[in-house]
Parts: sequence; C-alpha cells; structure tokens
Amino acid sequence: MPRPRSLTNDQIAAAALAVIDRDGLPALSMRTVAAELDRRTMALYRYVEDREELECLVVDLALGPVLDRAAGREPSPRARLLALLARMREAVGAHPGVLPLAVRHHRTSLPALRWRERILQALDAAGLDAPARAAALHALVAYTIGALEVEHQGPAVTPAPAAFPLLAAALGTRAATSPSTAFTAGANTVLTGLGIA
Amino acid sequence: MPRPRSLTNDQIAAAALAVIDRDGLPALSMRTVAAELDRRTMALYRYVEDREELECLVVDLALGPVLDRAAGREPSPRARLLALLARMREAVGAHPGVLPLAVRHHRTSLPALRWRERILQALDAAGLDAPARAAALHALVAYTIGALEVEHQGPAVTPAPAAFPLLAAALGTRAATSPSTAFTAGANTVLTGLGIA
DNA sequence: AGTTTTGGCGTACGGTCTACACCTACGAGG
DNA sequence: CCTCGTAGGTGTAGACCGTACGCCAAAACT
Repeated sequence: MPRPRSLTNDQIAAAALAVIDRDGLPALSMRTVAAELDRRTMALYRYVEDREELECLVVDLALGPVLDRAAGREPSPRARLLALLARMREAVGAHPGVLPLAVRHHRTSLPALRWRERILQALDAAGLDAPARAAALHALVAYTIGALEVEHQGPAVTPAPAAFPLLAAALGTRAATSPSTAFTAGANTVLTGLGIA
Repeated sequence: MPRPRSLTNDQIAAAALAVIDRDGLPALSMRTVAAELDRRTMALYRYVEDREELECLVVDLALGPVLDRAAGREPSPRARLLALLARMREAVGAHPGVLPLAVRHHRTSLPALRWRERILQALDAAGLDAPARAAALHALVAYTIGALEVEHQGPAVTPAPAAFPLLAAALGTRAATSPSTAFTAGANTVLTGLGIA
C-alpha cells in the first residue's frame, strides 16, 4: 500500500562515501549528501534519523570488504591474524576520510564486530583461553586503531630538531620505511608479545 | 607603547579546558570559551588565529603534566617505558574530553614530542639501535593512542550475542578487568614483543 | 476512483566559525 | 600633563551546519 522507497541504505552510504572520497570528510554534510543523490536536504531524513546514523551507514559500507574473501585460509593462526589486521588497514586505506568515523563507530559497526569475532577465532585456534583472548583482542584492536590514526595524519614534525635528537633520527628512518611495512612490523611485535606462533 | 595583553595563553587554555571538563567537548566553541573569560566572542581572535590554535593550546595544557615529575628514576628501561605510557594515560584520564583533540594534535604538541623523546631515550638505554627505536616508538605510540581511544568510548555492544559467542565472552571478561590493568597488560605485551627486558 | 501511507521539499531557527570595520583603553614620548 | 599610535574589545554580518515542522504530491491497495 505505501509508496515505495526510492533510495536504499547502500545508495545513501555510497553517496556519502563519494562525497568523502572526492572532497574530504569536512565536506560531509546532510546537504552535500542530498545533493549527491539529487535530492533536497530534508529528503534524507526520511531514510536516516540524524547525521550520526548517516555516519554509521558509511562506516558499515567502507568496512564491509574487511571480510569479503574468507580470511581463514592462512595456515597458521599468526598469519591469519596478520591478514585480518592488514585487511582492516586496506579497507580504511581505500577511503582514508572515513577513518575518524570508523574510529568513532567501530563499536557498533557490524563488519567491525565480525572482524573482532574472526580475530577471536584465530586466537582460540592459537590456544589462548578466554581471558587471554580478551586481553589479546584488546591489544590488537588498540594497536590497529592507533596505527591507522598515526599513519593517516602525516609524520610528526620537530620544531627544534636540536632539542629532539633521537626523535629527529627516528622520523628520518620512519620516512624511509613504507607505511605498509611499518604497520606489519608493529603488528608482528604485538603478536610476538602475545606469544602467538 | 602598546596596550598590554590582559590574557595569557595559559588562561585561555585553562578556560577552554574548564568548558570541556564541565560541559564536554561538544560544548567547546569560541563563544563558550570567550564567555568563560568574560569577553565577547571576537575578543578571542586577538590571542588565537582560529579554533584550531585554541585546540592546540588546550592539548598542550592537558598534556603538560605528562612529564612534570622527572620520569627517569625507574630502575629498568622497561619500567621507565611503562611509567611513561601510564603517565600519558593519566594525563588524558584527568580530562577525558580532550582525547579527540590530543589525538588530532599530538604530532605538533610540545609535551607530546618531549614524551616521545623520553620514550626514545629509554629505548636507547634498552640497547635498541636507531631503526629499532623508530619501529618501537611507532608500536608504542600506536598502542597508546588506540588503547586510550578504546578505553574512552564504552565497551563494544553485540547486537546478537548468539552470532558473536567469542566476542560476547571477551566483553564479559573485559568488563571484569579495570581499565588501568587492561592498559598496562597491553603495554606489557607490546614491550615483550619488542624484546625489552 | 478513492484512500491512505509515505516520500519529497520549503521554510525557519539556532548554532557554528570568522572577516571586517569601528571604537577605545592604555602606555610611551613630548 | 597631554597627545598619539598601537593594540584590545566588540558589533555586525555572511556562509555554513543540523534539523523540527508542516505542506503537497505520488504511489499502491481497496
């Protein structure tokens, strides 16, 4: 009986993602997303409660591919975990502007929760019991979020290099290593610290 | 010859911090800070280029105590590093609202840079060479930022506990551990992964 | 064809940041 | 003491933002 919806959640999320990819996160607004869909601003509120819900939609869309090809084929639990973290990095790297939104909403995003569950499965396969799994998940999630945040804001700057000799040297060697290897190296240290073979 | 300044940077930062502590980060605006100082809005622009610079001031103030008592007294490098990370956690914990600002501006905040330099000193004392120090700093900074971000947004919620059995169990044990011990445990795993005694 | 549910939109309000122009308080030089 | 120039304080206004409210039209079922 009712008039059918002419917009799907995916279309709305895709429009928001297009705005972010094209003009950056600051350009995301109800107005710009509505314009991307060739609608007036208020039409969006028929599909979305408020801006927060719009942000959740785009996070779900951007984080969707984090598990698209079943990431359970790697031989060792450690390789599986490494691949899971790398997949999250790739998903965010494909749409860098959504990183702040992903950080803010990853607790409620279904793809992010599935990603956590997969991590816990790999930790279980590695022989960790429940409390150890919880601690390990915390460490891995914290490292991943922080590493992505550090990667997507440029390197730190030293106002007075002479006053920060070690920092200046560290920034030099860091500038010589690719973000991908830096991320993987950090992930490996965490996994080593967790005692995962 | 000129008329003297009636406001110091510290007073402005303290006013902004007071607004954040009292009413939360969303309440921070040029208007609210100006009102806190008993000035009209535009008076602030005599002291601060724009809102971003105001944010930097408050981050510098909030992160100042991260090094107030010389944190170099701990016996082992590992204990020193653990104390440095804990200090950052305490500084943020004293003003939870500034966390997003601290994450956004820690690359340019002097206290944050000094904190990194101290970490590098401890890593040097632990026997790491320059490339290893850079990698270790990256891992420690990433973990710290991510752990604080995870800590200051509540625990994740599982919409369908049956679909996420391991996650539901992990959230249960996590709810039973204090944020402080969870943070320290994660820091210890990273330090272990770095091979620091 | 009529009814009803819903989608789409116009208007408007209160909020944000800040560019600009104006007045004035203050301290130094005469 | 008086003047003067610099800089502090502020009012106005413009361009954005999110969104509450109310109206109209379109679409599908009876």
